[in-house]
Amino acid sequence: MVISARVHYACVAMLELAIQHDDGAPVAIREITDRHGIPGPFLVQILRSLRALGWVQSIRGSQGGYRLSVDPTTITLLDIAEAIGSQEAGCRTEGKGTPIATMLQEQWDDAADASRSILGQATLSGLVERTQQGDASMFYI
Amino acid sequence: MVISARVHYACVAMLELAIQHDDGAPVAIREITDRHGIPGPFLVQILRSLRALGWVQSIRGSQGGYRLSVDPTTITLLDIAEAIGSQEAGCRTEGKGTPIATMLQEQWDDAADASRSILGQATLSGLVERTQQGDASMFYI
DNA sequence: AGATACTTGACTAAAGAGATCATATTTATA
DNA sequence: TATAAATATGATCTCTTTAGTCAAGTATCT
Repeated sequence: MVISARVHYACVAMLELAIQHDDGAPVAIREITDRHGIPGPFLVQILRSLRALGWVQSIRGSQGGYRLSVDPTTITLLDIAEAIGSQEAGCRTEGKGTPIATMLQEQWDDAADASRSILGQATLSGLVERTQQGDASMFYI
Repeated sequence: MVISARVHYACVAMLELAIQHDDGAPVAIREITDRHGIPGPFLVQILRSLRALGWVQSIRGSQGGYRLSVDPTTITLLDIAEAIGSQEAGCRTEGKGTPIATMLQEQWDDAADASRSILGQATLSGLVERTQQGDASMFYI
């Protein structure tokens, strides 16, 4: 479960789109890159991947941008990390199937599963709710 | 928590030394590389790091080899992974401290902590016991 | 003396991460 | 119908890390 910049940016983008999911207007790349300091052309690449997954929809031309095309309650950070991140989440042992290697592999798998379990519970909609509550609480301090 | 080949090999080596910890005789590199198919010079590199940490002791000359120089009940896979693996376990966000980025970072940290928690419970002695029980059970089938 | 085994430092090849660029193409709107 | 605002696409590039290699040296047992 390696969280690369690519994965992180993909999650940021999905969350931004989830926040504005109810608005009809699409969100321009510029809006996201400006807000988060993400290199523009890099985010373009990432959004292409997200579109290929069918998770976002692009609208070309003036006033164009991106829109979430899935239900934000069904997508988790785990989904994004596994789809965008490098394949092979675990560690390839490959050597020989010695008892030690086998048992170690189980430990690596257990550790990876523990991470996955956390990220698999974090839905886009859940996180959006959290950020908005977090924002609101700032006014009460 | 990236488990590279380097970390995996380091754990294999530490476990091999832990198994033969009670014997007086040191373990030769060849013994470990032959058993696990690890590239010899690579394991040498790794053992150097382990020695620098004070976890193993080397005996030069004929009949030489390596010996564990710490109590195997006190070292966990987490210790090895963090010492041998690349520094910076988590994900550096760096961008801007937007609410979304901050909250995402918390999720990455939570996920990493979950992994660390698993690996932090796996002591060398505990794992040695497990492998030996695993081996023993093969005779009962 | 000779075989065995560790020591040390430098070096290399391949892969992945993180972009960056130039050149289309599409569409709203003035 | 221009034109500006956006996305589309494919190629390319640099840097770092990972994994592994090599050569020459030193210590110790028998």
